[in-house]
Amino acid sequence: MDDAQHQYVDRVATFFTMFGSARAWAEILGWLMICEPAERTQAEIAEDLGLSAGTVSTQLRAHVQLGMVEQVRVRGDRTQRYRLRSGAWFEVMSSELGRIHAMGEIARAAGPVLPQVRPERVTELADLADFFAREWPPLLERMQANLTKGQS
Amino acid sequence: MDDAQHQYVDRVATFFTMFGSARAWAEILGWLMICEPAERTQAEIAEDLGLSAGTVSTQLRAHVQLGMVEQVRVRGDRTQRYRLRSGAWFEVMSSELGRIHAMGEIARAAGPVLPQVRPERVTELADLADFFAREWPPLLERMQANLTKGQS
DNA sequence: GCACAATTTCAGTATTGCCTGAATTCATTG
DNA sequence: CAATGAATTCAGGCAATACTGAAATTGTGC
Repeated sequence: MDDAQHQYVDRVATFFTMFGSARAWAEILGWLMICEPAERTQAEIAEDLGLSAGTVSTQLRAHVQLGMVEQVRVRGDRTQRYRLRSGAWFEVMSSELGRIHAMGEIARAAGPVLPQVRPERVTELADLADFFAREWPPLLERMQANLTKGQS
Repeated sequence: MDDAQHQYVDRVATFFTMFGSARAWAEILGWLMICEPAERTQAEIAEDLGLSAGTVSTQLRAHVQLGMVEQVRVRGDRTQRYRLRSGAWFEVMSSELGRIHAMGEIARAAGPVLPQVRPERVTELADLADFFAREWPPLLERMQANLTKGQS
């Protein structure tokens, strides 16, 4: 891991940390974006980034559960390898749909306490959630079409 | 503030807390969505939610800076009043564009360390950011058209 | 089934960041 | 300009969480 790589990992980590993610989580993400080879063991990641084995285990699991990272099994080698999933970023955008629905739920749950004055404080949120619930799936389709076209 | 209102504030607070926001920040947001009248002073919010004056001051400023809440000056009254901005939720979606550009920057900044193998780990992010940078503005326009239509 | 290495778990420690409460500053009215 | 009340600031306490390091567990290959 040379200076430029270290710098880049730091930049990515700083960026994602701004949104509340753990430092180690973000560093692992940044490193998996640029490391070579793309597949790495937990021990290597720990060594490369100067993190403890425990931290790598925990944060790597978080990445796997989010669908950003996948495990690669190599025959004849007992070590598990991890790498950034192809389509990882797309996955993140797809999962946004769940949060959109949750927003709609929140807005609808306000029924019993809907204010007399300026009820749009709540209804605007409901409209927004409905709008995105409608628009998001076709947007994802266009996005996928756009990406597959670009990689040719 | 009756039981049902308290319950709703708690629900909203729990939801936004999941994304890393401070509890007080989220409670204030939930309360401003349903309180009557819609305009409230810092002292009232502190009293209603059982928060200290300092906390309300700090978190309310955060809301104002994000564009979610606006200050209302009432003539002949020295107390400032605060309320949820009309179009507050729309504002949040608009500001997303800034984060999209930041993502693109991150992807482009990888130039010097672009991996030989599986470079799509980085380029997919760049494509994604470019796609959303293109799609977001028209989406916002459709969204605004949709909302104004609904409120008639 | 055994041995070995990788991974996970977990108790303890460090750190971060929220919240409070009191002192200070600011703004408005008389 | 003085008085009054609201808003802000900030040091300190506290709770939540990230990280470490070592022990326990798991899973391969021989």
